[in-house]
Amino acid sequence: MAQKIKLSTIGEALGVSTATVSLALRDSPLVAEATKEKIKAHARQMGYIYNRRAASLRTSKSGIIGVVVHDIMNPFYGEILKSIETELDRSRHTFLLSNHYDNVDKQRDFLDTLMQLGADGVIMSPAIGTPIEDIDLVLRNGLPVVLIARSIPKASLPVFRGDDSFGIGLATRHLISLGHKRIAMIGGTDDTSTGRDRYQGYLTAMKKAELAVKPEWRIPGPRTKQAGFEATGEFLALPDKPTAAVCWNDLVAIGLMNGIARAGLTPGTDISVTGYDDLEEAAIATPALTTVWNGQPEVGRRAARALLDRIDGVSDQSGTLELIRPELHIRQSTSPVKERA
Amino acid sequence: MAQKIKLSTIGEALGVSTATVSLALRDSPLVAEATKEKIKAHARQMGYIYNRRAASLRTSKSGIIGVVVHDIMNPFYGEILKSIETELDRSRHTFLLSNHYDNVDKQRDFLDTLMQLGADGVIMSPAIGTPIEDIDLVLRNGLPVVLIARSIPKASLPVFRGDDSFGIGLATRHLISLGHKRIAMIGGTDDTSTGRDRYQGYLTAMKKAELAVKPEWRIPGPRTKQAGFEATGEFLALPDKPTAAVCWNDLVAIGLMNGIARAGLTPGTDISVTGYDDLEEAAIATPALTTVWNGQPEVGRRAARALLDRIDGVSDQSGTLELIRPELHIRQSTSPVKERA
DNA sequence: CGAAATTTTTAAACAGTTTAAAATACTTTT
DNA sequence: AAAAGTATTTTAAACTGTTTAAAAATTTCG
Repeated sequence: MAQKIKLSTIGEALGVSTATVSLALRDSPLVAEATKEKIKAHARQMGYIYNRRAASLRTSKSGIIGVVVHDIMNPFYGEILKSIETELDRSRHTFLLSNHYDNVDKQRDFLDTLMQLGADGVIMSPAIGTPIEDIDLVLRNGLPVVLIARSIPKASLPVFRGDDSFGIGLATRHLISLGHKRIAMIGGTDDTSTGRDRYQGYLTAMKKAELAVKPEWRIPGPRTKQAGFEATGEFLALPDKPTAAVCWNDLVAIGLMNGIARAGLTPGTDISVTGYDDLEEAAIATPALTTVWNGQPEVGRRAARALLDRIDGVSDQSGTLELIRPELHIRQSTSPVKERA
Repeated sequence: MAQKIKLSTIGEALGVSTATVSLALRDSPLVAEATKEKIKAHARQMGYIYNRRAASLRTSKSGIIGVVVHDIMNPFYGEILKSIETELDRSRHTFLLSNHYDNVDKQRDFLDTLMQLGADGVIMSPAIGTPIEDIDLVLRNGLPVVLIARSIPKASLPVFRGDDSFGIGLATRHLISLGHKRIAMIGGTDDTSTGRDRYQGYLTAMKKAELAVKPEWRIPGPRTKQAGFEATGEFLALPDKPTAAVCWNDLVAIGLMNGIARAGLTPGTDISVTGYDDLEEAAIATPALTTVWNGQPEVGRRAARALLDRIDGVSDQSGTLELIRPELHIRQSTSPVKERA
């Protein structure tokens, strides 16, 4: 490259001070219209590129927002990310993305990088077991933090997520209303608030309907298609074989349906399956998946807005929990129970 | 937050100059061992955070690497991204990610942001129709660029991608060897090099086997499950109904298989289907998908390494094309043709 | 002409890194 | 034991590009 064009390069070329150039390029009313025009034209023509690091050294605003999730390849987070992206684009912020894969150290490294870069704020779905000190350090360095999808115990932060126990209740009651009495719950673990909430929601719905629940009916596990697929064996071998399965999420449900089909049964007819999240994929699965919409676009949009408000000092750092209300979307993976009761 | 800890804060507390502190924290041999220890301990204890923007202003190295792809929610890119992430983590670089959704303006905005932030380099799968000037501007600003998955006509840049026409040939010949004579090609468009290469590869394989190809057998379209699903109607209504379909990628293939199943036919038995990429998902689809492994981890790893080499000045900016050799993975979605010929 | 308003410039941050030079310590040599 | 020479440690000043408050210069207007 040729030599770098900076404010002073332009200033010298035009015989004005760098301050004037800086002001002009940012459209300050302090500079005469004619001067502005001349400066802007010259800057464009010389191929000037604004140096954000120099500016942010002075202003301590970097325009960078960090986003940390478990895994961007998980479409649930992908859909949230998409709405965050839309919202941040609008306000000309750039986002730095990282997966933590539920590794607290990796997450801490990334938070550290954000602080070093002088990020303006963080949106995160915290790794399982995130110590409160890690978050406190970030807050003490002046970065507002908002959480999505998961809460951190004892932390007083804004959280945006779906109402899990209500949502899983919708799915469970739907199966009950179709006459199912033996319903399993596949996937998820108890080490996140979401995990506990969903299991509780399922238990509550079963109890309300006065249905017995066997502990073996819960097959915990990761939240992936692979895991759902692999759980099939255990599920089909269950004593008092359940006629339906409430799955942790759509991925697990789709994996389970694939497994069921592979075993020669027909998912949706022989065994009813519900998902959770309502990913775009749910509608085109075979059979189309009955699932609970978990408000991904809402979560992303509102979390981004909340963070921007906090960055602008419009709002404070208090710990509000905003639960998005899930909706049941009934499709073909659930049907009335087959067996003669 | 309390007041910011900077090098001079530490220096004052210990009665040494900031230069010494800077040197000590970077483990320079110019500082006595004992002094180093004392300084490091103090820095840790005071909660010092390295200010990368201040440093990079002087050193013009930011540690940021930009990555631009079509859509991170597409698992094909997701898998590449994962291996890029692994490779960059190793060298303590942070990556800034962006989707361009094949929108040249959005891509240009992002490249502009990267230059403003003083990024060290860019890995990109360029948007369709990327003008060469957009890339030249980046190069002139001193950022090395390497491409993945797609080439840019006339640009002399390093490119890492699979050998498309060879790969699609593997799939097509496999179907031919199973006795299929009427083979359709679903998905993809002619506006990318990949699109053209794959279609050509299919045509070449058919021609070599002396099989006729009807132009209607090609159903172009987006590269998503949704698109594959929606193409089913047109595919099943084709004159001289093909007995097999070579799909643009796994997503299209899975969508098509879902569509076929929805229409009451059995994919893999009634109609053979091949995918492309060999996503993790391909193995657990129903039926398990015969597909062409496209070397995602290799592409990501080598692109990242090449970029880092260029950043370090080890290697130059010349335009090498590195084709990763695809492999055919045979599973249950393909079987011998059913009809009596 | 002088006051007020408008426009431009100056100079000091911002928080680090770099490097030549100064200061100090340690060996040798006589 | 002092002087000279060498090696180690530390310092001071320059440098990165932009912003901004305050000062200075210029123009406008009554």
